[in-house]
Amino acid sequence: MSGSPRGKAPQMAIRRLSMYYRTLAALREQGVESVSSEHLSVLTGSTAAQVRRDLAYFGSFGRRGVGYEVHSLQAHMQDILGIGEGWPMALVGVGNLGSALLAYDGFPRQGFRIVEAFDSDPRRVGTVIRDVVIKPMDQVKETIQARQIVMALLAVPAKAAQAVTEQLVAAGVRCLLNFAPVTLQVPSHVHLASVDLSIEVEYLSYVLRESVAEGEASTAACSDVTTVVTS
Amino acid sequence: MSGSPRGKAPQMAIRRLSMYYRTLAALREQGVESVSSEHLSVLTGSTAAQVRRDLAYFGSFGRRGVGYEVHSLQAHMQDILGIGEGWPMALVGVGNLGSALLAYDGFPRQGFRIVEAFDSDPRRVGTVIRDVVIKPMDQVKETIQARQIVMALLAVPAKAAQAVTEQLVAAGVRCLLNFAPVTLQVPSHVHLASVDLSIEVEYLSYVLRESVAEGEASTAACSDVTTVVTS
DNA sequence: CAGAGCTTGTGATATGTTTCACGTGGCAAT
DNA sequence: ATTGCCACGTGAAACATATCACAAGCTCTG
Repeated sequence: MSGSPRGKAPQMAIRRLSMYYRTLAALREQGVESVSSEHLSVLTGSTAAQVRRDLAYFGSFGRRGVGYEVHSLQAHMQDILGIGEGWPMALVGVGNLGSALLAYDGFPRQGFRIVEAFDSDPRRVGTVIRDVVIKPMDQVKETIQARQIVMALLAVPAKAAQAVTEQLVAAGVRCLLNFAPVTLQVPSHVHLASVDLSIEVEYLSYVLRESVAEGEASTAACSDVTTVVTS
Repeated sequence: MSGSPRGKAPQMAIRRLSMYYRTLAALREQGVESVSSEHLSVLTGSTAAQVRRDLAYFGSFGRRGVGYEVHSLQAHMQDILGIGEGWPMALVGVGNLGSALLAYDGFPRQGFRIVEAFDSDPRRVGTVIRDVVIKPMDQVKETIQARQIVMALLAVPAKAAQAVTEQLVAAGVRCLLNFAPVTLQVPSHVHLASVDLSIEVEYLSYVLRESVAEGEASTAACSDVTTVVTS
């Protein structure tokens, strides 16, 4: 039913599917009905061949000589990615970041919704953000099992992350999106993705230093943007 | 001076260096003085060979038969990643997410600091969060050039992202960390990293559906965790 | 209906990354 | 010293991913 994976799609291909999906949604809003791999590649910063290959992992959705029908391709992406299943999510840790996640409208727009939130701080428990009541940690297992929640967002301090993870896994969670800057240990049947701000910033720091180092001779070539303090 | 890149290190290797760095910091706090590639690989969820290869892109930092000296290796990672340069960062967009970024203590702990913040909403301009005064958008160029800021965090709504990006690039920013769910177009001399929550969640949604589909026969094997509502 | 022009889908190829396997150097103990 | 063991660093092999290049199929025109 959900597309036929001939061969296995690389992880990066899956992530690009998300971008195609989002781009297709935007195109549809603009009233565009047809799109070519070339066009999609420009909009997503990929290449035409890459787009076609990514799609080919799951089937053939276009018409030769014509391109892809926006609506239909978007529907296929939605089906493949499992958007629209309406997976309910739980959030653990309602600090600064957790609050931002609760308010993030990108989730509901893509069909995901945070339906439960937990925090260990008694002062936060009981407060309501975006129609979600913050519950104490000792209700994690009970609530998650009752609502059959399989996806959880982890926005707790690094020190608490592993312990909370084990609580969530014990409660039956199958997917974790971790925001804490730690390497979590999870059983093999639990899927883990991480958003690590430090890693991203340090990566940029690295490429910056690298480009500065090798561009020492060619600073003139960058002068159009390096307009810095010409006082 | 900053390590000698024999050959070019894959992007993923750089990201793993960040994890090694962080893990080494933790080990040092625990008073551990020496570590092997095997040990480091367990702590970071990698493999011993991978750790050694990653490090080998930049030099040889260990002693055969012994392992790595924690403090010294951490110092090398710090040098390679450019942590400690104390890059000042600018934040654009001080909504829910932006506020969380301002408060995020992982940045200062790794030597990065948000020193300027901008927002287009007049109600937010002038308010102070964590010692940072929020300035209006029309002061972006002036401020960034004056303080020679080269890294910026972009936490504005998707619709505004491209326009703000161009403003930042014109002001001389060399590195962008984008949180908006859009594909940004930047000149080739500007480095871009993105944190995209929708992509991560959709990726998890995909692997979840995939594992459910192929595990249909072997649900018994997962029954230890799938304790769900056996009513 | 034939032919031109376009764009997909896909073998084949090239590139990039990870893993393997082992030589090398270093430490400790006898 | 010599022996035994250990863990790094690295060429080479295996694997994964991206790119190329073209045959196949569609549409439109004359």
